Order: sequence, then C-alpha cells, then structure tokens
Amino acid sequence: MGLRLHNTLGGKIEEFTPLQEGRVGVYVCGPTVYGHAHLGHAKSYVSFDILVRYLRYSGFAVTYVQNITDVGHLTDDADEGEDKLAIAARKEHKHPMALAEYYTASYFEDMDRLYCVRPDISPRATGHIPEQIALVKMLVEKGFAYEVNGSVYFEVAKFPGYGKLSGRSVDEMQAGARMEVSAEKKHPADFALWKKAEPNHIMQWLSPWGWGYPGWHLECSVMSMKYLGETIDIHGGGIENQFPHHECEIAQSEAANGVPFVRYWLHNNMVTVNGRKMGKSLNNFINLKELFSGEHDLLSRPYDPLAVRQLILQSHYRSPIDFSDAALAAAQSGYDKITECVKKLRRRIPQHQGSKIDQNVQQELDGYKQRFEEAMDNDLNTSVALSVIFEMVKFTGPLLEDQGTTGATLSEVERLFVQLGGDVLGVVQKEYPETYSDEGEILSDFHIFDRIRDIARKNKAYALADALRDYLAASGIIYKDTHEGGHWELEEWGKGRYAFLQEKNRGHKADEAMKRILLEIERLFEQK
RNA sequence: GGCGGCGUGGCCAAGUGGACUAAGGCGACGGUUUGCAAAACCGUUAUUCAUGGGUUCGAAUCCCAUCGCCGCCUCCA
Repeated sequence: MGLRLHNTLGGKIEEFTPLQEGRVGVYVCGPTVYGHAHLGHAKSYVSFDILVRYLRYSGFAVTYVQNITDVGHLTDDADEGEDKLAIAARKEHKHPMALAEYYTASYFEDMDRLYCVRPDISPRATGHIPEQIALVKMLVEKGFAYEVNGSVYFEVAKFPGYGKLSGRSVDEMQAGARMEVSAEKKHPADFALWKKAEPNHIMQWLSPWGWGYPGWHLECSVMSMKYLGETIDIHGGGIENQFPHHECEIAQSEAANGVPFVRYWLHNNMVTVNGRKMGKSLNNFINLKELFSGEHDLLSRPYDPLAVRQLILQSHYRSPIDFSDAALAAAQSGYDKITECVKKLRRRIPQHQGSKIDQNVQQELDGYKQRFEEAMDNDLNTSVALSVIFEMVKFTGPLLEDQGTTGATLSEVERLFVQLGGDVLGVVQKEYPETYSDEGEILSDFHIFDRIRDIARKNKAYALADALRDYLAASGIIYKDTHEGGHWELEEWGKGRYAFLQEKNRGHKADEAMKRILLEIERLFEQK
C-alpha cells in the first residue's frame, strides 16, 4: 500500500496518486517576510519538508514551490487596512523591498538550520504583478469579478463551489457579525482581487483599473499556476489559512481555468506556547533565532535546531503542538541520544573486521524499514517513524559491544540510519563535524585545567579533579573519562551556551568550583 | 454566534472495533561500568485510555450525555 494523505477537501484520508505518474507538484504557502521566522513557521515548514522528503524517498520527482509574500497582506479583514510590510518598513525606516529582502534571507537561514530542504522555486509576489493583473482581467472578462472605484472584487455568488474546502456557506457568512462590510462590495463575502492605492502608498503598480496593488489571495493562484500548472497535486499551508485564504484561491483559480485547482489539500495544525496560543500581544512569542540562542525569558537554555525539529516530528502534523521549555529539553535529550548512537557507530565501523553482513541483523533492519514506511505512508505519521529510529538505537547498542559484529553489518545499520533518520526525517546528519569554528579557541582557554586535572587524577587527588570537571561543565564543556583516556567535548550547541553563560552571568557555579579548586590546591600544599 | 479539534502512565505522545494485559521519547528508580561522575548498556515504571450511560460476542477506538481544555472564523504558519 502506498502513501495515504489526509485531504482537507472531503476531510478523509485518501490514497495519493499524482496527476502525472512519477511526478508531483507541491505548492506550500510561504511566509510573509515582515519579521523573523517563529515557532509556527518551524512547525509548518518542517511538516511540509517531511512531505517533500518522503515523496522523494518514495521515488517521486517533486517540484516544490513555496512563495515569499512581500506585498499584499493587509492588517485588517474585509480587505481594509494597511499592508503589513509597509507598516514594518516604516517602523524600521527601510523601504519595504529592503525589509522583505532582509527577512527573506533570515527566513532561509533559519530553515537551513532546521535542515529543511530548499524549495525548488521560491517565487516572490512582487515579481509576478503582470501575471496577477492578467488573472484579474480574465476574471472580470469571464464575469466572476467586478470593478468599483479602481478596486476589483471577486463575486462569490457567481462561484457555486465557494465554501467547499472550509465547509462554510455564503449565507452563514452573511450572518457573521465580525465581518465588516465594505460599502463597495456587492456581498460581504466578496473579496478583493485588486485594491486601489492611495497616492502615499509606497507599493503600487499600474493596472487597467489605475494604480493599485494585488489582493492577498491572488499571488498563490497565479504562482502555482505558472510553475505547476492549472491543476496541482498538493497544496499545503497552515490550518488558519483554510478560510478565507485557500477558499478564495480555489474560487479564483477554478473560475479562471474551469478545472480543479488542487487535488490534495494538506493543512498543518498550530503551535501553542505553554498551553496558550502564541501571539505577539500575549508575551509568549518566540522566534527561531531566540530559540537557537536561548535568549528568551521563557527558555532556560539554547536548543539545537535539530532538537526542535525532532520535537515537531514527535507529534502529528495535524495535531497542535505545545512548545515549552520542558518539552524542548526532553526533545533535546532524545535527539542527543540518537546523535550519540550514530556517532559511536561511525567511530566503531573501522574497528570491526569482516565484510559479511549478518543475515539476522539484515532481517531486523528490513523490519524497521518496513514499519517506518508503513507509518509514513499513513498520512506521514512521523511520531511512529521516529519511534522506529529509537528502536534502531536500542538495537544498535549491543551490536557495538559485540566484537563479533562485522564491519559490513555495522555499515548496513549506519546506512539505514542515514536513509530513514537522515534523508526522510532529517534528524540524523550525514556527518557530524568534529570541530566547530570556535571550538579550538574555546578549548584552549581551558587547556590548563585539563593538564591540572590529569596530574590530579594520577595522584588520586579526586576532589580537585572533580572540582575542575564541574567548573568546565558549568561552562558548556563536557569531560568524558573513557577507557582510552579522557577527552573534552564541546556540546554541539556549546558555542551558544558558552556565550549564553557569559551573557546571562550564570557563572556562579563555575565560581564556586573555582573556590574549591583553590582550596584543594592550598590543602595539598599544606600537607607537603 | 458559526465551525473544528482534544482529554491515554509523573510529563510528552502513538494507537480510531479483536495480535492492546496500550508503541516510542523524557523523567524517575534499581543494576552493570566508573576512584566518583558523565556517556553507554540491562531492567522496572498504565489490567488501563476525562466521567456516566449505550451499541457489540468484543471498545481507548462507534453512539449519546456531562465535565474540562484548545484552536479557527481577524493579522498570524
């Protein structure tokens, strides 16, 4: 049985078959670039990253399009209000396009750190104004839209399918008291395709209806059509965009083309922070840069981007996820466990002889792979898929302790980790850098302690040795005494943590340890 | 007001009619290892799925009711 996906259109889980055999077009609603990416972006784009990765793993040639919205989203409903980008730009004293450029770069930086594959095409709304005007023109000509005072509205009453995605009827919406009715509209549910711009509006273009700017649903219809065709296989986005955004997209596209717009609609659920909706006004808004650096009042420490990714994968994309410091810490521990296992596995492979693959192990691995695929086929059940990775971790431990395990067998295990945990889930890295850019520098600051500790241990001055270890641990450097001797290790996020400790002045533990070191040394000298 | 979702062990979370005396993670506890730790490894940790009814040979899974929580409909992914 192949991939099955939950289709919002119809509300059921359906077998996935693309329009063209072997090829899939995926369109995902991208960010509006007027601020840094936050937890909600992480959940959404990691979820669709998994979709794309798994489609590719399953053998499909995927074209992944994700737009960058750099104009057109208004601050208010009923198609009134101001352009969000324009407002943010004014606050930062920048041109809206400069602002968009800045936050677009920031967005990609954060998504790269979350290990998301880049979209094949990242079209900008402002780069497709002529196409948007053309679509509006077509809708007017076909009688689905009307012009009033330099603005153009889509006439919902002319499109019988309106409401089929979100399960709303136009009548219901008329009763909706929260919709402010614009005097220009024939019906409250009509939405703007093109808005007339006031002279002081920075972002405006010349159209057949005068100077103006596109309505906020238009770009997705236009850009998906341009790059993926009139009917696309999969359209993804956040559940909050189901209505009105996606409903309007359907209306525009299908009215214009006369063919189905999207075959499978996928919507991911929202995030909460400490059980509450995340909102700028609620003081619980966490962006990704804060999460990775730990610089937020709600966070006790920085978190590894891939640990954040793992937390997202631990629940289903259609379930809400609650971010809390405790949840992040738990995910970080779990992520570390997988990382440690894979690192150790890689270190051991060269130490094990033999080119024969153990058939019992092979059978076991086949079983993991099968269960992994079954889980992913079932509407991308990453939680179960991830649990298979953990079972592999558990399975790998004893193999590494057994000297009889062949190198080829271990290589086979490693290969599956990379394939399932890496290529599909993106929580196992192809290689873990041995040194980080600043690691050498940081470690050299502490090298003297390393030397002292060696001497201390040789002379069984354990109190001194332990104090030194505590001192370094408090600074983000972990000492591990192994059979082959000790070695320092800077945690993967150690650089950030190092800086964090300096900044947040959390060195009191280190200070305490330092006092103990000095006392011990004094004591030792007194004894002599 | 309209629409939707959720309530599973200390925490997170999968499971949507029989292989469930419920996966996996975190945490905790015990053990191996260690000078002591860390890491690693082994083991233990829900007869029970918010509550009360019902359907069924059989329910965490379906139906009804009750309580509680959350979200969308407004910018937000």
